[in-house]
Amino acid sequence: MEVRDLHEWPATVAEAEAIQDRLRPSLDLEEPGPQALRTVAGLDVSYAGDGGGTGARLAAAVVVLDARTLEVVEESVVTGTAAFPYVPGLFAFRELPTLVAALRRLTVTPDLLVCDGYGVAHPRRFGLACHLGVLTGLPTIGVAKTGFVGSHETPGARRGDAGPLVDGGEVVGRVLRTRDGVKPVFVSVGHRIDLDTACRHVLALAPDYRLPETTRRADRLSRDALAASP
DNA sequence: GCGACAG
DNA sequence: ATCTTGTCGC
Repeated sequence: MEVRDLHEWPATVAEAEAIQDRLRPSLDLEEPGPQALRTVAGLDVSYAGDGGGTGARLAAAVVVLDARTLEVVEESVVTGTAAFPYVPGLFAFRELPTLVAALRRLTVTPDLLVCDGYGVAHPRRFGLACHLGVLTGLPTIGVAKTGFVGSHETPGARRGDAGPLVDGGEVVGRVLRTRDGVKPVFVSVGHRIDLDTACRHVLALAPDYRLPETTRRADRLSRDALAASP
């Protein structure tokens, strides 16, 4: 599929923040988004060694599923190196080049991208899911496993129970329980979809486990690719 | 000022 | 993210 060029790459924290600020106006946060999905892609990255700096070896995976059956339609995985040190809020710059390379190898264009991390629930309202949305033009959402920005009440204990994630006085996401009695996930929109629709899709994608099947498949693929590569 | 801090 | 043993539960 087509993905916009990354163009200039930041060398400093200030440059990376400036890029986020410059791209943010391109976000479409008005569309309700796709109500019915034919295909949906999950993205994830695994690392080897060096936990925080630039240059760590990594594998970026994209797995496209049939949204109805959750069966694999296509897989793409690319190995590379971390393109930026880990800095909370700039996490996307670490793995964006390799993720984009994996997306470009796709022969099908998914109806939705499910990213590992956050969308607008971000210090500058431009997390990984937003960045990938602007680069691909596709609807994107972020599903994170732990908190980052914002505060929330503990949602009910049953699957489907949820509550707002609030930051700076605005609702930036939703804390959503995907399994009875299991720690909830943090859902935020990235591009071209609304929060209700995003949460509906997350629940449909996670019938048996805490995380969406898209994320679980991409996680396994990236992990296996990393272990199999020199 | 001191922590906390997506992966 | 990754480093890691045992352990509780279906």
